[in-house]
Amino acid sequence: MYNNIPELLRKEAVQRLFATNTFNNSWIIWKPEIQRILGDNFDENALLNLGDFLTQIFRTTGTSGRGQGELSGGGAAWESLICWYINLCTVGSRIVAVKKMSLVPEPIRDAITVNYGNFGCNTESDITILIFPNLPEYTQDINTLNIQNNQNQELPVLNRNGKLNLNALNFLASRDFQQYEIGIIQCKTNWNDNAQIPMLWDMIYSAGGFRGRNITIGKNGYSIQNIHQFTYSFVTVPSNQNQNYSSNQVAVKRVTNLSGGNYWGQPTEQHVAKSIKEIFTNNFNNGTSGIRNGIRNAIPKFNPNQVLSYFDII
DNA sequence: GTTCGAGTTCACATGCTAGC
DNA sequence: GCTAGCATGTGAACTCGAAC
Repeated sequence: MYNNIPELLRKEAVQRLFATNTFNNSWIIWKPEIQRILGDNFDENALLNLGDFLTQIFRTTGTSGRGQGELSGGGAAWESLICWYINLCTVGSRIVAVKKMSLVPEPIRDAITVNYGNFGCNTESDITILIFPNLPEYTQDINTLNIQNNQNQELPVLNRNGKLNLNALNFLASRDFQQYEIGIIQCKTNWNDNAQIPMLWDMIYSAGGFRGRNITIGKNGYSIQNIHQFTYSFVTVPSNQNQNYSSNQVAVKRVTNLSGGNYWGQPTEQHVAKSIKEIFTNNFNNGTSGIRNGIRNAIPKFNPNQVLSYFDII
């Protein structure tokens, strides 16, 4: 059940989070706090509701004043925590969150590239959500798969290191491109200064570019216009001090109409921001037959030496 | 062809000031 | 009171050449 292509990609994505010093150092503090919030014998609801506490968890690693050391790592740590949480809640589904662009299949990377004249801009994707098609190649055990390219040559699912062969993934993404769904998540720890960034990128993606100004989206024949669904979301802590947000504030208005919505790591506040736990039903519902069922089945596998122990939650 | 290390580039958030 | 914009040092990713 956890030996198919989406699960192999999820494992690689999460393991790469733990490979960075920023996340590893934070995790030493976050893990006991997460375990304290979950309590003993937690269930699927407790795990899903972690989304209401991610701000609280993130702030346990905050320091007073403004240390340059924390400054750089802060944003990366928040992205990593969101990526870890989304993968935790979508385990067993066809939804995978990837922080490293190098793990995103090339056709998907091409599709979300914004071209400014001859310059292929950075796609401004902090986290890329892949919702794989509901096809046997993405749901069956890899040992039962026989993937062949257009020249009838077999493409192994694993490379010689035992990890997911990205060439096979690139081929499948190209072949089934129109059945993929993509979600881009823009993560920012502070809200006020950075709300313009997701607002403007969402405008460009929603407009499909501005051909009169030679601004286009996609390359190599891949475009988000041709995939099944595309969403752009904003997820913030927020880290701004002593700030009471209301629906009339500019920072709130700027992200209100994003195609994927705006979220934060605390309980939903009407007309301001939703809890990150709502993103699954809002944007990624097609990738799962029930988010709670998936988590419930996975809980025993989070134990040490089990197949999902890489989440390091127990 | 592979691995390693040095150098380079980019993205990151807060506290503050200026302007309205 | 609200908003925009700036300066700042560090971590991670990336590039490239040297060594094997």
